[in-house]
Amino acid sequence: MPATVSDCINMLDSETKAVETPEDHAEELRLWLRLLTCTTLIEGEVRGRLRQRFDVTLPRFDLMAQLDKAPDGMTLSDVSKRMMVSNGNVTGLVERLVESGHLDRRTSETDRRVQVIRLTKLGRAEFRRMAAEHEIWIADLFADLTPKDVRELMRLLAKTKASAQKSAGRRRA
Amino acid sequence: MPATVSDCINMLDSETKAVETPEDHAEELRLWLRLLTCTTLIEGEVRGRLRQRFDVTLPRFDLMAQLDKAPDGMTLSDVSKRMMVSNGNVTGLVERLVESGHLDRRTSETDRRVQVIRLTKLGRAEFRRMAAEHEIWIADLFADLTPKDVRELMRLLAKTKASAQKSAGRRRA
DNA sequence: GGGAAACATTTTAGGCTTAAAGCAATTTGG
DNA sequence: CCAAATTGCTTTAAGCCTAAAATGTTTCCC
Repeated sequence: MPATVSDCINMLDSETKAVETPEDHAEELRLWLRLLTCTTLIEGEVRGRLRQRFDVTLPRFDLMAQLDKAPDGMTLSDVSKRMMVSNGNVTGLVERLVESGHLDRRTSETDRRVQVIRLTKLGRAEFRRMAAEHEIWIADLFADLTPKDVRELMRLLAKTKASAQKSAGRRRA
Repeated sequence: MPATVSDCINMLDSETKAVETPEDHAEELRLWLRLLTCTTLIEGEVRGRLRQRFDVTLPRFDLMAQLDKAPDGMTLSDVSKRMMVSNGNVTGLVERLVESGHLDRRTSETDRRVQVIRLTKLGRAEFRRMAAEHEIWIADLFADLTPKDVRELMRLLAKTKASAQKSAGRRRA
């Protein structure tokens, strides 16, 4: 409990500081740009290798990766949440992968709104083949990081994710 | 030049090690997924806020951010390299931003292949207004990180970027 | 039971993005 | 000097992606 009027003023100050005395957020901004650069760089590299080696796009690969972890299949909503993309996006992606024979899609017996998708035999075989190489590419891209670096990055990124989720929640609230 | 057959075999071994004795790259894979999750999360949040508050897309904002740092303008190639996107992408983006009055575009006097683009007065004013809020959003998204966390992340991401660039170079070579 | 709300998915309209091919201007090497 | 390579940009074709509206289905609750 604040003891004096001056204490109260100090508290107010600290809470509204960002508005009244615009702080220096340059460090966070630089961090965000660096994070984005790293991701874009690696993503572009992986995209190119997938295209050259297997003539497959990254979104297709990502979708198959989700399904590979779910032998009993997933609903489109599940996929959409996991991949953090819109529903409509998944609809189109699935459409093309069913067309090419990599996915199997059926309406749920118990809920006719729901579509359940699975990898076909072909889809699973092709994914496994691609995933094996993909894993090596990733290891190579991160090759200069020590195991300690990796652990530390994991920890800090987990903290970053939590912070961002909290902030996103604050906005939606 | 390898001197013996055994040297050759050793070279082969070291080059194909990952295939012959499959190493555990699960940690790197997890790290990559976490990196991607963080970026996607923050990027989506920023995209949504830009749309809601200013009815502007993220790529447009990014392009304007590049130009704001270059009062004398940039060529399309420069922009394309900085933003790490394809040339054709920039062409379309610039087209729309010229159309909306945010960018000024002129052919270089000295090299008629080159297009130089600049922010217009309107473009600069709007960008500055957006950037001020954007900076606060970013600070808020990273709010739970201590200054030490930020420094450490900067360091590790710099190392990651260097590692990835080296790996990308190896492939192109 | 029946209407309202919630849910899963698709559709729509518009924009973003890429790789590859094409065009024009410039630079380079013989 | 001039042909060949390079450079800067645009075009093309295809696919990715989003937000918002639309459709059909199920659940909730009175």
